[in-house]
Amino acid sequence: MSGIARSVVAWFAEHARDLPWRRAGFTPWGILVSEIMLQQTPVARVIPRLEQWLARWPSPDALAADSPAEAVRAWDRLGYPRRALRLHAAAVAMSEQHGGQVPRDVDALLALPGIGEYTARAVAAFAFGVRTPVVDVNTRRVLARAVAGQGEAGPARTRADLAAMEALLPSDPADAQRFNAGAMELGQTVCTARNPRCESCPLARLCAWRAAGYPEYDGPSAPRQARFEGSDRQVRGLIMRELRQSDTPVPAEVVESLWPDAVQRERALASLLADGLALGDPRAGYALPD
DNA sequence: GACTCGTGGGC
DNA sequence: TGCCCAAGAGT
Repeated sequence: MSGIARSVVAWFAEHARDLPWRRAGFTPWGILVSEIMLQQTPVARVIPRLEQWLARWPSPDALAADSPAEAVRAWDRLGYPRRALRLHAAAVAMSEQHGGQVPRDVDALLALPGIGEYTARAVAAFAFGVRTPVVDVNTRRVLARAVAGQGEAGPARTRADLAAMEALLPSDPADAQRFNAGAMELGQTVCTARNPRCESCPLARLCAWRAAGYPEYDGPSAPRQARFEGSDRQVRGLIMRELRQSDTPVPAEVVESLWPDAVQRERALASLLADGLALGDPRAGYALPD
């Protein structure tokens, strides 16, 4: 095992947080749901919603038997509600094509809606112990610093990122799983984007960025998020909140009252209809998808 | 590859 | 206070 992998695995054994999806007996379905919820969403906001979700829908079959509308309602304000829709669709696919089981094969997972390169590998590795590189934004930052000697990871380059992780990944599947999880944990809690705690880092003596004297990053930077205030995303969020709260179709006048700019409002509504997050028309009103 | 897609807590 | 961005995916 490489020195970096060995150090991360040893550190993780001591410092892993006690998170629900790390408990013994947590099901592959639970891990899959947690990974979808954790996409672009902080751990602290996911935990309570995850536990409610799994209590209500303890299996893919259970969710598949309910409506997309209920999934979107239960998603509540976790954000990016398309994830709820896709998770429901994934449950239907698992119910119909995988005997109600979460597939353990990376390619089968990739074929499910809402599951991309990160999530497919995370589920395979953490739910089934498959030896495969798992690379999220935290791991990318750890590798950029410790290995490449750069302060930031820059834009994601999936193939190269996976190859970089693969180069360090222990051959033993159990160690590989610990390294995958440990690298993410290290990036979240120690090797953070701002104010990294290098004095507490198990890789300090191996870190190329530290050895080089913490040079300022000069490469291409990751794209910055567009302003939220006044955006279509804000308008979509307002409309979705109204749809979630209502058991009957929301009249067009109510939608109109949510945002003054008609052009932007109609654009947001049209995008929700196109996404399948809303159904309806001006006469019947609008509702979540059945 | 660039862009879009929610929400809310931290600094 | 206002800006940052968080276990990404799809187009």
